Amino acid sequence: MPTSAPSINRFERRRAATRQALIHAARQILAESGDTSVSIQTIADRADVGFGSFYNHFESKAALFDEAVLDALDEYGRAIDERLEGIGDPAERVAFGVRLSARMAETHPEIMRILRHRGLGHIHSDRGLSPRALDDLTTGATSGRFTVSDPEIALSALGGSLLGLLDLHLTRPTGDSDKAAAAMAEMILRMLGVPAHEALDIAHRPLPADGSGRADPTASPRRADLRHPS
Amino acid sequence: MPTSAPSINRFERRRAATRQALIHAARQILAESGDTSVSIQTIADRADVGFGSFYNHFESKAALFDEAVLDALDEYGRAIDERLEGIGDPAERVAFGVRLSARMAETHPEIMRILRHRGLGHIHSDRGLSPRALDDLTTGATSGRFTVSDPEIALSALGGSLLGLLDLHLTRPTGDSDKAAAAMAEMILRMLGVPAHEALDIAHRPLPADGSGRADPTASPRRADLRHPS
DNA sequence: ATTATCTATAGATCTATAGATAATGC
DNA sequence: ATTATCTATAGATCTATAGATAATGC
Repeated sequence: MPTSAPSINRFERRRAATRQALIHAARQILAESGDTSVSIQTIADRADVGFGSFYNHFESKAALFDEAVLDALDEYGRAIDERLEGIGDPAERVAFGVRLSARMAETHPEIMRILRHRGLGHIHSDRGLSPRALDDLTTGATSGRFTVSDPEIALSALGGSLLGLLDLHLTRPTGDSDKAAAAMAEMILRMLGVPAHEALDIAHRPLPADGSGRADPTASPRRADLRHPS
Repeated sequence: MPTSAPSINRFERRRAATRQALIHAARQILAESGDTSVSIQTIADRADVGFGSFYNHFESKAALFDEAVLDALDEYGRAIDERLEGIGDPAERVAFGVRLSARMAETHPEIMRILRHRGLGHIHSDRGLSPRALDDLTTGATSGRFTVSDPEIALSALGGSLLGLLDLHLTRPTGDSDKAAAAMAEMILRMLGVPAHEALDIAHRPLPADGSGRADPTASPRRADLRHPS
């Protein structure tokens, strides 16, 4: 699973694999307990990597965990991009983004549990859902679709609300999570100035299907342009 | 500054003082870096308390930091209670609560910086703003002031939005924070189903003054009943 | 007499590095 | 020849406790 450019030679691939193994172990730990006080030895064992190798890749434990969060955010962003491809209406994009994120608590539990522990510091990040949502909020504010004075403030509310919903869902084994997500999406649309009846409608539209026959979202852009409404 | 019942005798008072010194030091650390990997020795030094005394009061570092967060939440809750005393309209209470919380980033920086690091796990807590907000949301939903299907979900959005605003304010030295808080309050009211024009009005009403000539909020309840609207 | 505090320390980690080993590039 | 990995370990913490000291209760 190459994150960016495939490595030139076997050396670099092996190096990248070690690095990824460490990040993967860190992600597991972040998702499970969120307790970053585990020893580097424990992390290396979990990654099935020699202890000393750690320092070939990261300066400190904190640096690894920070990288691991970014790694999860990037995967999150790619997953959302894939699903929202070809959807133009900012209101629909925001509502789907919220509901798809709630779904990901089941389909991508590791990512969402990491956000539960570490998400608060990344609401205004340039990784993950935030930059995409900020785009939609800005577009919507400009076009008049949304009534929003400052997209950054709207992003604070959107991102925070989503984390709150996630916390609710992950800590209390409560009722129907799809229903809860739709209710949240509806509230967020109203917050953004979408008329109440329309917010209700949009928040209950069928979610877009997983758009890919294949699993690599970076390799196949523009696939869904056919579905573009205009 | 006794948190609950004043201690019976000097022994208990001294014991309570040591405990409070440790909590106070932990609160400082949580507010400054949020890095809980500091040694117990460092914490004890900061509290000006003998190292061994730590174990008279807490089982572990994590237990102390958890207590410190609760301590800050309680102070937060008391501060908000004091300011909202006598205000009956749930919409007004919610809007004021949001704006007052934003103000507290200046007036009570320690509390709000702690929330910035640790708030996400306490959106549905029974300490701090959350239980008060949940009351208002439930009252408003029942009376028809709000259009909200599930108060817990509304609380997720309210609490999360507030943390998002706090993060925005504390990490980016951005523009007018009162203005931002009013914009956030307005959005939240719309989210709760308050008509847009009314949300705008309520979110810009003058904040209630600090109601106390004296500083002990626990000792003087019901002071502001005079201002009760009805 | 009782209880909390403090100082000192044993034992258990934990980090960072040095040096040996293994794999690949050229 | 080069580079990353691994093993082993020195030195630096760090935690938890034992025992001495100080303060208060009765």
